[in-house]
Amino acid sequence: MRQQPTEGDQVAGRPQERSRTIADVAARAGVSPSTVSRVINGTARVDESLAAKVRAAAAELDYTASPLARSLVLGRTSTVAVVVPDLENPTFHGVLRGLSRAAAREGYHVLVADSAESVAEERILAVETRRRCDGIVLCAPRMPEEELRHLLTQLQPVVLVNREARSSVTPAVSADYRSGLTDLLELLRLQGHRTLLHLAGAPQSSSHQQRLAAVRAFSAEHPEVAVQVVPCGVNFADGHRAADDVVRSAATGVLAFNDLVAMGLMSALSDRGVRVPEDVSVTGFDDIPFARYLTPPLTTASVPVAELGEQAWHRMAELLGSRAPGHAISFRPRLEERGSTGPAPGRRAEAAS
Amino acid sequence: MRQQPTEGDQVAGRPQERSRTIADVAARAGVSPSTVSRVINGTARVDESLAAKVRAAAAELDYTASPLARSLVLGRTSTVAVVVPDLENPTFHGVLRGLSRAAAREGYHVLVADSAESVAEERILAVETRRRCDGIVLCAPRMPEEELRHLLTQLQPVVLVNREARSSVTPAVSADYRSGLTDLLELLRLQGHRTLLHLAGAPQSSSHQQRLAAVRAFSAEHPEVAVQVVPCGVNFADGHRAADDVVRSAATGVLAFNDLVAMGLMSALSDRGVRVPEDVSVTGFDDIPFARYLTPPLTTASVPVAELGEQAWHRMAELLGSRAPGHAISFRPRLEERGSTGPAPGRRAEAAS
DNA sequence: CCCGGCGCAGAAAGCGTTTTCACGCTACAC
DNA sequence: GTGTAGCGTGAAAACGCTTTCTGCGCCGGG
Repeated sequence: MRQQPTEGDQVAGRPQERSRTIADVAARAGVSPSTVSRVINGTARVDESLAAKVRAAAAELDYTASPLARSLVLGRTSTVAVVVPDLENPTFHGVLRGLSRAAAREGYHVLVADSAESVAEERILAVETRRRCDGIVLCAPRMPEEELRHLLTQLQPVVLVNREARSSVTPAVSADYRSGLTDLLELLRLQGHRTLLHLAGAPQSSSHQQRLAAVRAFSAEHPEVAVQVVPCGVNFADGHRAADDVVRSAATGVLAFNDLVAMGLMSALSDRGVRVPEDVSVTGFDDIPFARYLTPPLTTASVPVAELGEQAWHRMAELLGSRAPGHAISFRPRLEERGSTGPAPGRRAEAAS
Repeated sequence: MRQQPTEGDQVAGRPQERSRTIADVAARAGVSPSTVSRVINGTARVDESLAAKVRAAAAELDYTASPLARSLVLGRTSTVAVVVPDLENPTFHGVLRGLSRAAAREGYHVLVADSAESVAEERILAVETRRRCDGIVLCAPRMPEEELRHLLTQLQPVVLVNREARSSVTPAVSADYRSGLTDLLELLRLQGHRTLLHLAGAPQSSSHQQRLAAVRAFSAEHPEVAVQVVPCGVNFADGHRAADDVVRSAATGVLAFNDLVAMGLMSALSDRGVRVPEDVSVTGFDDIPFARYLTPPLTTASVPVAELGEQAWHRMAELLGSRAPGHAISFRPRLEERGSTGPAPGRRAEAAS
C-alpha cells in the first residue's frame, strides 16, 4: 500500500519514523510489555529496579502510549464532542470556550461539529460524532421535541445546552431566557414605555419559546403596555433589515432577539436619523463582549456563556464518572442597564422631576 | 471494574446496550467477519447473494464500524486538530469555522485545543493532541522560531496559519499584515495626516513583526509623516486603556492592532469627548463582522478569516493525501474605507476644495 | 520438612477492525 | 483427464495497548 517495499523512505525533513511501541520500550528495558504498562500507569506494584529501567527506556525512546490503542482496550477516549448550530454565533463561541477549558483541565479533549443550522445535518452529525468520543454536548438543537428525545436515548451520555427535553433525565444547562426578557420588559415599562416591539429569532429554538412565554405573561399582568412580536432573525443583518419595521411600528422600545440583532438595528436606525435612546430604546440579549462598547452601550440581559459551557462540562464529567447526573440547571441572566435605553419620549420631563 | 458481575445492568433509560460488533453482523448473516468488512467497505468482490444478506444484517443491527478499531488498524483517524492561542478571539473563530466546514465536507472531524495564550502550554498541547489525529493546524503559534522549527519536525503533517517558519517546507497560509498596514498608512497619509500612532499587539506574534516592517518601510519612504509605535495589546480592554496614550500623543491618526483594539479605543475616546473621525481617525485590522456596524463604521483591512481556515484545510488535505504540499500562500487584506477615518484636522477645508 | 500463600513478572487473551494468506471450487486450455 | 489460472471465502495475523491468568520463588507455619 503506502509502504512500498523500497527502502528509500528517508525523505529529507521527515525525521519522524514510525512511532515507538510499548514492545520497543519493553525490549530496551529487558522486561515484558505488561511490566511497562504497569509502570507507566502505576497500576500495580513493580520492583523498583525494574521500574527505573522502564522509565529510563521510555524516556530515551520518547515513548508515550498510543491513545488510539488505549481507547480501544479501555473503552474510553478521553474526548467529548460538542455540536453547535453555528460556529459563527458568539454565544456558541462562549460555550465552546468554557467547555473546552474546563474539559482540558481534567485531561479531556474536545471534538467540535458545526451543523450549519441544518436540522437534517444535526442528527447525522451527532450520531456519527458520538462514536468517536465518550459523550456529547448538544447546543441548542433545533430539531423537534420528539426526534430529540429519540436521539437522546442513543447518544447517552449527553448534555443539553440551551434546550430542555421534557420528561427526560438528560441533564440540561441553560439560560433562563424567560426571566431575562421579563426583566427587560419590566425595565422598559418602568421607564414609561407603553408600546413595545419584540424582534423574534429562530422559531424552532427553545429560547424563542421562552421569550414568547415572557411576553404573554407580561402582557397579561400589564395590559396597559402593548407588546408586539414580529419575526426577525438571529444575526446582524437580520437586525439591520428590521429597522423599517421598527420605524413603522411606532414602538418606543424594541427588545431584540439578541445583541447581534440589536446592533444591526441600532446601526440602521442611526442611518435613518433615529436616535437611541432618545427616540427609541433598544435592548439586546446575551451581553456579548462588544455590547458594552457600542455607542450607546447596549442595555441587555447578560448570559454567562462561558459558564454555561463550563457547567455543561461538569454535568458531562458527572455522567462519565457514573455519578448522579445532577438536575437541569438554569442561569438567570443579569440585567445590564446601559445607555441604549431611557425614558420613553414624552416622559422625559416627568422622569427627570 | 465498571462491569459488575451482577446482571442488573438494565438501568431504565439506558437502552443503549453494548455496541454491536462486526462479529455480530457476521453471525447474523452467516458469513465470516472478513466478508462483512469487504461488503461494507466495497473493498473486494463479494457474491451478490451474500452481500445482500450482510447488508440486511447490518441494517437490522444498526451496525456501523467502530471508528476506533478502524483507526488503529488503518493508521488514520480521519481527524485533524487545530490549536489556537485563544478561542475568544474572533479571528480564530473564523479560522476554526472555515476549517471545520471544509474538513467536514471531506468526512474529517476536528479536534480543537485552546492554549489560552500560554507559550508553555502551546507545545505540550500540540504534541499531546497530535497523537489523536492525522495532522495538526497551528494558529499563530507564539513560541520562538527555533522552538517552532523543532516542533514542526515532530508534528508532521502540520500546517501553519498566520505564522511562517523560515527555511521550513511546512505549508503556511496567512494574511499579509504588512501590505494591509501599508494600505492603511497610505490612506491616512493621503488624507493629510502627518502624525500617526500604531498600537502594537502581541510582540511574539508574526503579524506584529510584519506590521513593524510596514511601519519602517513607510517611514523611510515618507519622512514627512511621523509614525510612533506603542505597545498596547490584542483585545477590547487593551484598546480601551490606550485612550490616554492616544490623547497625549497628539496623533491625528491611530492604527490599532486589530478591530477589537480599535473598538475599545473608540469607545474610550467617545467617553472623553474626542470625536472620530473629526478629531482623530482610527483604523482597525481584520474586519470582524461587527466592524461595519459600529458608529462610525470602522475603516479596516479586511482579512478573510474563514477562507484562511478553508485554505489551511486544503493544505492539510494535500499533505494527508501525500500530494505535493503546495507553497505558502498569503491573502492580501482588502482595504475597507469607512467612517472612522477622514481628513486630518486642519486639512478639512483643503481636502474639501 | 513440606505445603499453602503471597508477591511479582511474563504469557496470553482480548478490544474491533482490516488485510494477507491459504484453500477449495469452477472453468478452461492443453 | 490433469494442470493451472482465477475467483470468492474463511482463518488468522496484525494494529498497540491493558488485564487476566499462570507460574515461579520465597516466606512462614504446622
